[in-house]
Amino acid sequence: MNAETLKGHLDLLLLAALADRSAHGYAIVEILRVDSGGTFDLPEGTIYPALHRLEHAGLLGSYWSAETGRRRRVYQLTAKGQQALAQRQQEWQQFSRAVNAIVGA
Amino acid sequence: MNAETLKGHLDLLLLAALADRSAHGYAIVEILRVDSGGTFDLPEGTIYPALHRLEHAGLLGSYWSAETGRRRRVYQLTAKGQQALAQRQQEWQQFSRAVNAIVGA
DNA sequence: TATAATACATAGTATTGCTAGGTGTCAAGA
DNA sequence: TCTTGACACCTAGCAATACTATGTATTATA
Repeated sequence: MNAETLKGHLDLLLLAALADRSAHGYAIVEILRVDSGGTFDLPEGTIYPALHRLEHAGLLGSYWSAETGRRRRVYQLTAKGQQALAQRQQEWQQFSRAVNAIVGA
Repeated sequence: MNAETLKGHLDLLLLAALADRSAHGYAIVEILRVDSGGTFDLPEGTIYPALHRLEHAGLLGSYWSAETGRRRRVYQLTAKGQQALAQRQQEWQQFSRAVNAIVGA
């Protein structure tokens, strides 16, 4: 998988991963890897700045969890994040259809 | 359509557009716009550097056409470009399936 | 005759995911 | 006990790429 392929679609993946559950960064990496059948195996240097960016944009909220001694920052969708997810999903559908129209012609 | 969405997928589109015909840059823009139903409306500052890059990489060949008084650089797939197209198509299928697995979960 | 469409080109910009390196906790095995 | 690996977070700097803005020139159209 090329490094540039993901560009512009990572936000969609993160928002979608948090659509029906809250999770911390390391767990999100696991979710994306498993649910994608191993296609997405994101390095931490990708995931953490992206989560910060989304939180800064108001699409995610977070809190520190200290259930175990290990600190975890747990992220969840905000209302704005849910709207953004819906929009990104539509954009993905449109993009995907358009690419298939070119490639599958 | 977000500016970043296309990143990493433009090469696939260009190679696919040239899969069954040769065309010059301006015409490729038209092909992509029409075949995508208007989704892809690429500015010239996107298309020309990309074509140069692909030619430099050996995936495209080109020649100047002067049928009309207007100069046109006509591009066509090389053998290497055809192989690259096949690979990019597979990568797209995999990527697309993986995203749908996350989003449509 | 002026405007728009056709057709090419490139310098500079902004965004973004990745590499590489760092800190610290916890469990398991030597 | 010590070491290794998994877990869990963070950031600075890098590389790649599509876009903006701008320029040149030809042809068709109003």
